[in-house]
Amino acid sequence: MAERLQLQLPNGEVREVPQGITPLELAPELLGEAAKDAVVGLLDGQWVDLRAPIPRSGPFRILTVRDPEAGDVIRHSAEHVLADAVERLFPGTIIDAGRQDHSEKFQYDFRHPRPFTPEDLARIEEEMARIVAEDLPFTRQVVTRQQAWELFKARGEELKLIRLAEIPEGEEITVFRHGEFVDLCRGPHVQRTGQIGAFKLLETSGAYFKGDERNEMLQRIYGTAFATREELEAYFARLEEARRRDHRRLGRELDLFSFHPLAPASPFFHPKGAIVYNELVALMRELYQRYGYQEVITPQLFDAELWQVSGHWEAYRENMFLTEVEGRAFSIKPMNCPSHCLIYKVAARSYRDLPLRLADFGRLHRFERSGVVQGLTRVRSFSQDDAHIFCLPEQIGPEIDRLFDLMFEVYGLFRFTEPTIYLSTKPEKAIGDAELWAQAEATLEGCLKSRGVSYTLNPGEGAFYGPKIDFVVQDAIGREWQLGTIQLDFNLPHRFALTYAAEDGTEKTPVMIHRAVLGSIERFFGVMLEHFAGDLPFWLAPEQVRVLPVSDKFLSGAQEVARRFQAAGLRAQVDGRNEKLGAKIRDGELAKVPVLLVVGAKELEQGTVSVRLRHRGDLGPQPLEEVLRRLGQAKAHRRAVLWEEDE
RNA sequence: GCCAACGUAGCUCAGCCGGUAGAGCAGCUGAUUCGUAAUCAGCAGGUCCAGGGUUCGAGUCCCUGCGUUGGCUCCA
Repeated sequence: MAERLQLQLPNGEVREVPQGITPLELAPELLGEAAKDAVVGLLDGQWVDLRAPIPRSGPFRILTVRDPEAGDVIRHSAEHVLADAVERLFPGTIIDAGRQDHSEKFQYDFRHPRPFTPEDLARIEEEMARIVAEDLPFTRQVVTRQQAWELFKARGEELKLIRLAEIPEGEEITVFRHGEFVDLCRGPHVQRTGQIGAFKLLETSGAYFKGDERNEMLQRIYGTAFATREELEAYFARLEEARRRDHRRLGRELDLFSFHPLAPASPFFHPKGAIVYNELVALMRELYQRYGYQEVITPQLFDAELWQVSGHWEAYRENMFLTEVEGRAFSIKPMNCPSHCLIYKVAARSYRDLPLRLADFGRLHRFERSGVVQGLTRVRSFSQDDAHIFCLPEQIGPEIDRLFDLMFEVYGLFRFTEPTIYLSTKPEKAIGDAELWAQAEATLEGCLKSRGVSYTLNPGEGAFYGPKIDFVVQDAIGREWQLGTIQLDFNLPHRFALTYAAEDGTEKTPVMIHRAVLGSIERFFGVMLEHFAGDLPFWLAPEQVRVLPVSDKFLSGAQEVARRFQAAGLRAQVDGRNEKLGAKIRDGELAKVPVLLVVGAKELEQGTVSVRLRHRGDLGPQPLEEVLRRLGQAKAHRRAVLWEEDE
């Protein structure tokens, strides 16, 4: 065992240091004056608490309050300060634990006789500010299980004793203190509370102990913290940007959809929203033509027996709307797959018929608990760009490959980032033969590899009936959304006793692939609206062109212009209101109409229209025929850019 | 479902300690005929979420329900 460690520093230098040295001891040497700002050590991408011995050789650096990555540690330490403040203000409160992911927020759960009020939060914040001003040093101590037990027993921290008991045998147990406060914690923590430069408590909520609703409910407090006030303000600016893009707000402002209390969590798409919705469906139908899908239309209501056969009755009943007529139990469909199995069974299938790709935009209803519904992203009534592919086992590979083409084509069209791909494999509770699973996982992995796409493995996260590939994209402000999914299913074909006549004349069971590209159209609508901040691409815009007469005198001329665009298949309206041009421009911009056409004496005389593009402004008068041609092309090809200069 | 906050005109919001409801925008009417992000004036618009209670009196206080929003998807 080497006596000394080799640390590669960011400047390339390799520093030899004695075993057992801590980042804090090394800081003056590495950072000089800035040592007082040190927050945490980083050894080969892993945190090393300032007060903990550096465990081994490797690339090493010390983060200071000026490194944005140090924010996680600052928030984690602010979490302890929060718990300290609560204990100071409300003696007898039992503390539970904080949050694991500190990339954005911190939180702490408490056993407290009543919920915290907004007034409590204000007081706690003041107390936290005092603790930060006291600039108390954090200390780290390795303790034995027995010492930890006695410590928290003496402090009456019952929940901590439960947490302690759950720490696996053999793991190092540490406690962190600042001032009078002590917490069972892995760390890492900042040097002193004063390094928490700016913080804010955000909200309170109830939270079940260990996230399990059979446990007692604790009181949770959320907050966030940064090294500087500027970073805290930037955080609130990001929240504000997300609010500005909120699809619920845009949906109301742009008159796209609404909700009504008498149909909770079920959207009403208004005329403009229905245009957008139908354009999304039209896109998929067009692609289905090219990718060899056949669309089907299936019932809404089924005898419960169908769901018994499919297994939904057993596994999914709490999410289904049930009803009864003539003493017979029925359910509104939550998924399309069983219908498609029934269609499969209508005829004797041969291997020559496969792959059979059945697409269905059928409306689905799923009961979502009242507390979990949210705008368009979590609804009870929706439809999907759903399809099921029935194929031979050896067709899985080529089918997946085609699906990748389809997914990438669609996401590219909406200008999302390249998707991140997750491969989820066999979970513990799985059905079907182990050999088929292995084969399916190998096939999926083979497809990913042969396409050269990188992916992340999610071991054990597959569906109970088969492994799956998920597609996650980032939107314009960096938020991640899971859209597409490809799921292999060896279960349902068996349950429905689906067969085909194989080449050798024997009867075999086909494989089923469940897949969606947009996922729920409703959810995609919401995600896309936020991604574009309401500025829909030309081909999707409910109103593509608005013609603005300079005054009433040119109204009939403007109507004639609009008719030309309508005849070319474009969605064009005239703003015929008795308003000044400036007001019509403003309203057109606020309605996010991509193309505004100004028509006055000059234009009518010359056969031109003055083109004003959203986010580009006035292009001046352009020949009417030219504008018709360019916009017609832009729509037909679903172009992102409407007006290339060099055309 | 559970915890908390919220629910006032189509929208955004004000309404103090309980004393009988207000603004801006939108709408309607009229005047103005206008050249690239708001013309002026007038009018109309309310089951203050619903139901119950306290009170001489409730938008305001209490209870119940509904809806919306944020959480409850842990892991010292």
